[in-house]
Amino acid sequence: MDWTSWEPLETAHSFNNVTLRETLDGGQAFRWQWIEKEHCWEGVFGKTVVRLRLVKESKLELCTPFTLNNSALNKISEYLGAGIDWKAILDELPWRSDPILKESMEAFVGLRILNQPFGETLLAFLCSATKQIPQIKVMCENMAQAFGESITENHKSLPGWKRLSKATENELRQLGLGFRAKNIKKTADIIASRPDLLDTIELLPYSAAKEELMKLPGVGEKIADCALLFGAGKLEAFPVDTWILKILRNRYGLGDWNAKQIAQFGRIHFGQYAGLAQQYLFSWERSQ
DNA sequence: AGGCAGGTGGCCA
DNA sequence: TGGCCACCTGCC
Repeated sequence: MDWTSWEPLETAHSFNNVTLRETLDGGQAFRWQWIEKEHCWEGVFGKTVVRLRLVKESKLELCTPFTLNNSALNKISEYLGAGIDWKAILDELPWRSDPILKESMEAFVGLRILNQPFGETLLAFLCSATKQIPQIKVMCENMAQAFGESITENHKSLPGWKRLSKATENELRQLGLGFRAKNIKKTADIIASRPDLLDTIELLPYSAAKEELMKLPGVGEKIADCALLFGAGKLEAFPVDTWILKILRNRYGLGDWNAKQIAQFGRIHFGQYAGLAQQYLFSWERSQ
């Protein structure tokens, strides 16, 4: 397969090797793999296939299997949040008064939140219940292989909800989805019957969007927040998973707080960009 | 071998 | 509301 030559991709602030990996393959997205031979990351989102690498420590470069036109470049830039002023947003986080947050931000300089296609972000996180990242990646790959559309000779997209609604629960179970198959099937049926539903939800303000998402079977607070944070650019979403529970209980002295209380603390303490703070803490906690 | 894993929904007090 | 448990499956 032919790829274009490597081209620079300008972004407002820089990744390093650790934070590029952490951003692409640290639990926000599940379709990136390290290509050792080429020393780059290869990923699929929507109908886009792209390779990324860092040169001279922090310069980001990309190439694609097709002609790299402006449309493709725009999609990749948007996916990576290249136009967002992350420096200004980071400055709004309460790191001045929060040494734990400050330490995690210093440990992961360049970490950012992806802006993935909304529908497939929801799908990936419907797979995430009580699963580790490598297993979620397997489920996504299985769904792409079984029901996705071919993009290149060796790349397939994740299936759309319409296609998923045509699959049976049993077919989905055979992809290793387990009890998640029932939720995915039921959610697919709802979305397929209301083709504008996800587009509408994505445009709503955070709270209303979350409320609507949680009406879908299998979507609780955590999965709704992940879909909105990683797939709709809603940086105030503060997903509380076992890792966040652990770090806030152990390091913020909230030992006897439950998930709901922790979520409320997070929104108040970290503010309008709580989701970004969450990602730093999440990466930091997982590295310990 | 048994328990646990980026949760959710249902049931019970 | 708040706590407990089943739910698929694979891996340590």
